[in-house]
Amino acid sequence: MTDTTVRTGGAPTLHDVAREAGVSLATASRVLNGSTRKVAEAYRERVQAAADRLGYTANLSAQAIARGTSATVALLVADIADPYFGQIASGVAHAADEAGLIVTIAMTERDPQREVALVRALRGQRPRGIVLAASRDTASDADALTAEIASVQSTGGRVVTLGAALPGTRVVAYENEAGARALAGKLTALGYRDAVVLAGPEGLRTSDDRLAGFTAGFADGGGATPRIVRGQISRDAGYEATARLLEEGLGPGTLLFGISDVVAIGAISAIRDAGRAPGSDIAVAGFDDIATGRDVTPGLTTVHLPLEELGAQALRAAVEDDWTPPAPVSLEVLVRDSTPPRQ
Amino acid sequence: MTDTTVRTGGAPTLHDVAREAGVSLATASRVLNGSTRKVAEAYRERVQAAADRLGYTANLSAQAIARGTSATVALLVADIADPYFGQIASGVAHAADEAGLIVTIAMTERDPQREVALVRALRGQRPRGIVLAASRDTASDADALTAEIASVQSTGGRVVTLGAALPGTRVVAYENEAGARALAGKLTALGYRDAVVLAGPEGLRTSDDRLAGFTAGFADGGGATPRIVRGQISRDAGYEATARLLEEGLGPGTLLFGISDVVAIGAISAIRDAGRAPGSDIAVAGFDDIATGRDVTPGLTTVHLPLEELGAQALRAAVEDDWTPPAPVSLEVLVRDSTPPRQ
DNA sequence: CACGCCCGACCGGATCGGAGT
DNA sequence: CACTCCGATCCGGTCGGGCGT
Repeated sequence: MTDTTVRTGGAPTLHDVAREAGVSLATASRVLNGSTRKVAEAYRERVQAAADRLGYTANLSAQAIARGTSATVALLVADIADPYFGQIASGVAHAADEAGLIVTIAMTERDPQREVALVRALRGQRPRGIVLAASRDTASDADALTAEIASVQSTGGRVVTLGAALPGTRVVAYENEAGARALAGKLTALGYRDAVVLAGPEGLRTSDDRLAGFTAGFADGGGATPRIVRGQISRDAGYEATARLLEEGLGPGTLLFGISDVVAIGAISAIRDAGRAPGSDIAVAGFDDIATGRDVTPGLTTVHLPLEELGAQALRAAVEDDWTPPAPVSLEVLVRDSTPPRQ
Repeated sequence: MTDTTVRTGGAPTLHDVAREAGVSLATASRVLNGSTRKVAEAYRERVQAAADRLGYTANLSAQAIARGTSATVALLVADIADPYFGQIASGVAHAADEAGLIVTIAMTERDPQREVALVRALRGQRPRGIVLAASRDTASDADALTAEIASVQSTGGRVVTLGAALPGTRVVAYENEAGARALAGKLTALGYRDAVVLAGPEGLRTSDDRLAGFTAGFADGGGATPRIVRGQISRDAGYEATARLLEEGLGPGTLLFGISDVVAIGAISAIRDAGRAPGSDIAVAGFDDIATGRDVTPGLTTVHLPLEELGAQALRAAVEDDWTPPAPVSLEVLVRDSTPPRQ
C-alpha cells in the first residue's frame, strides 16, 4: 500500500508527504504550512496523516530560501559564560521562543575585529535581526563595523544594539550615566569621599558612560576626583587590579567602583584574600545587579538592571515592524552591605 | 559600465557576482566557496573583485539545501542564565567557532515536554548535530524524546548528550557518582556525620547519580544516612529548601550537600540570612565548581568539573565523523572553607 | 589529450495562474 | 460561476558532464 521505497538519505520531504497522501506538492505545502488559500477538509486530513506517519518536519533552510526570509535572529555577546550576558541571552531566547524564532549565538571574546568578522559571517544566515550586546562604540574598527551593519540592513535585517547606541541601529538603551550618577550620589551621602573606579578599556561606551556619570555624581556629592584604573571587564581583571591597588596601599574607607558587577565581585575577593575587610574597610560597589551579587558577602551595592527584560526588549526591537524606541529603562540603586555608612 | 540596475530587494546573490564578473554561475561558485576543481587565476581575481565590490556573502540556507548539509549545531540547555549552562555553552560556542559552525540555542526551562518539542523544532534546521545538555533520563516523556532523537539521527544528525547518557546517542560523560562519592569521603574524613542532600527532582539522572554516590560514600565513611530534600536545581530552590530546614531546626555541624553549586550557594545565603554561620555552624558543599563558588564566603567546597572543556568535547562529538568516546573526565574534589574540619 | 569554463539538473519548498468539476 | 487542486516557475546555491581551445 504505502510506498516502501527505501528513502535514500535524509529526512522526509514535502514531496514524500505529497506522494504518500496522493496530492500535489502545492496542496501539501498549504496544509502543512500556513497559507491564505483553503484546502478541503478531506485533503487536509490525508496530508496531515501522511506527514505524521512520515514524521515530516519542514526544512527551515528551504523555507527561508523560498520565502525570502529566515526565522532566525543572531545574538552577539562578549562571552556567554559571563552572567551579565547570560541573563541577557536568557531574555532574548525567551522572547524569541515566544515569537517562534530561532536564536543563533556567537561570542566576540571582546575582540572588536572578531565582532566585525562575526557580523559578516552572521550575515550569511540572512537573519531577521542581529542583536549586538557586546559592542563598543569609539573603537578603531568602528567604520568596518558600520559597513557590515549597513550590509545587514540592506538585506532587510534589523540591527539592534543593547546598551551602547550604534549609528543607524535600533537601540535598547538604559541610563548608564544617570544610574552611575545616582549611585555616586547615594555613596557620597553615606560618607564616601575617596574612590577608585575600576573601568573598562577606553572607548567602550558602556564603561565610558558609567565612568562619566559616577565621576560627576561623586563630585556633586562632595567627593574627591576618583582615580581611574582600566582593565578588562571580567571578574579576574577586577581581582588583579584590586590586588595591585592593595599592594600599593589603599586607605580604609576607600570606595572601589567596579564598572560592572563582575569586576566588583573580583574586587571583593581580592580584598578578602589580602586580609582586609570588604565593606567596612574597603567598600565596593558595582553595576548591573547580576544574580551573584546577592550571594557574595557582603552583599554587593549596585545599580539594578532588568537584564532579562532588556534582552527581551532587544529581541522585539529586532523583529517588530512597528517599533518605537521605548523610554530607556530607568535604573534603581541597591545599597547593600558592601558600602556601609561611613561614620 | 557596471550594472546600475537598482537591486530589487535583498543581498547580492551569486548571480549578481557572476554577472558583474562576467563569468558563469558555476565558476563564481567555485572560486567563492571551496571546490576540488580549479579555476584560472585571472578568473579567480575577477570574481573576487566583483564579490568584494558587491559585498557578497553566501546565503547559508541556500548552501545548506544545495549541499544537503547545514553548518549548524543546536544546543539545548535548561536555562542559559544558569552559570552551569553558561560555561558549557561557552565551551560549545568556542569549539563551534573553530570548526566554522554556527550554534543555535534553545532553553527547555526544565520542562521535559518542552524538551521534546524543541528537539522536534530544531530538527527543522537539519543540524549537523544536537547537544542535549539539559536532559533527564527516566522521564515520563522518555519515549517521545527517544523517538525524536531517532528522527534526527535518521536525517544524518548526530545527537550527543552531556552528562546523562541517552540511549543511542554519543555521550560526553563525567563521573557524577564517583565524584560525589569522593566528595562524601573527604567530608566524612573531616568529621561530618550528619547530612542533608538538597537533590533535584527524582528521575533527573545527574541528580540521581550524585545522590547515589554521595549516599554511598557518606555511609562508607561512617556517616549517617542522609536525609533527602528534593526541589528544583536552582539558587532560589536551594535557598527556600534551606530556609525551611532551618525553621524546622538543624543542629550545628550538619552538612548540606547541594546537588549542584547553584543550589549550594542558595543554601549558604539562606543560612546567613537566618543568622547562622555557613561553614562553622552549618557546612555546605556543592558540585560543578562554577566560577561563583570562589567568590562566595566561605568559599564553596565542591567537585571540579571542566565545564567549558566538556562543552567543547560535546561539540566535537556532535560533528566529528570518527569519534571515539573519550574516557570520562575524572573529577577533583576541592575542599574550601564552607566545610571546615569538625573537631 | 589536458585543462578549465559553461550549461543544466537538482536540492526542498512557496506561490501564482490556470484548469477541472 | 464558485471552489479548490495541480503544474510550473522561482528562490540561491552546488556539482557533474560536456565541450571549446
